[in-house]
Amino acid sequence: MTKREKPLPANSLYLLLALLGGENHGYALMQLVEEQSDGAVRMGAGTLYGTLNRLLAGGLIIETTGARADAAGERRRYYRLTTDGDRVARAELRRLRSLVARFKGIRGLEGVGA
Amino acid sequence: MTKREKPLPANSLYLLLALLGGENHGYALMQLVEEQSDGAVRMGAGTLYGTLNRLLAGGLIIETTGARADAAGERRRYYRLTTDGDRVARAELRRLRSLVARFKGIRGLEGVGA
DNA sequence: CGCTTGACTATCGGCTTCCGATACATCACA
DNA sequence: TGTGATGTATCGGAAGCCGATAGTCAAGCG
Repeated sequence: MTKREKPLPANSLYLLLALLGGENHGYALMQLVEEQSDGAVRMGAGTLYGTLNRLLAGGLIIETTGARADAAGERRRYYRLTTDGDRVARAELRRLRSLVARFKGIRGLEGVGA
Repeated sequence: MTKREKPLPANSLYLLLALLGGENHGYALMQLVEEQSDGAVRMGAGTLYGTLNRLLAGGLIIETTGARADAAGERRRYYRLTTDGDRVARAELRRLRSLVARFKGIRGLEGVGA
């Protein structure tokens, strides 16, 4: 058990992280990712939907059929994290956190962002 | 100008980060990366040398010819960050740091690692 | 009304990156 | 002398990335 999980591809992680804030649709996710990375990560449509489908196939997210999806003429497709996806997202975040912490002594990090 | 830099592939980043601690050789880097990621990132030889070569080609690291490399019968090859590599590594670290900070309110992060 | 522009989802093709397998040499230890 | 760790290196296929392209719908505009 506790099958060894291989690290998520970078873009999958960004998407999962963006979904930690609640369900959302593809286009918004694309923008959210860019925003959360201070504009550094620009996910094009190809990457977005490809990754979304992989995530879907891996059971880390699901498409939500209720709630927001009922507004008139909605063509948006909303996604949210599954229990598994949520777990993975948090685990990755923890890992990132601990990685960053490991380098907190390095100088030259104060320039930007905080 | 400051030419738009596309985000580093994950493994390139790990290698750069490992080299922030000072010059080192391939095999040690491989272990260091695993250690620094809490065992999550296991870089095989294929990934290691492929990435190293890409980094070399991109001018982010160079092979050092002096110092440690003179011990008798050394087959190790040492690498260190170039000025550029150092800059990139720190920038990425900053980005990561700010990304992590953005999620500091999320609960469920206290379980492991610290 | 016809045009353009922006929001939105989607696919295809090709390039980059990843990574397991494999290989081979040296050294240490039993 | 054989087994396991250290150490570098390559190959081939799989996975991931991403720009270009395309189509739909709504809104704004002359």
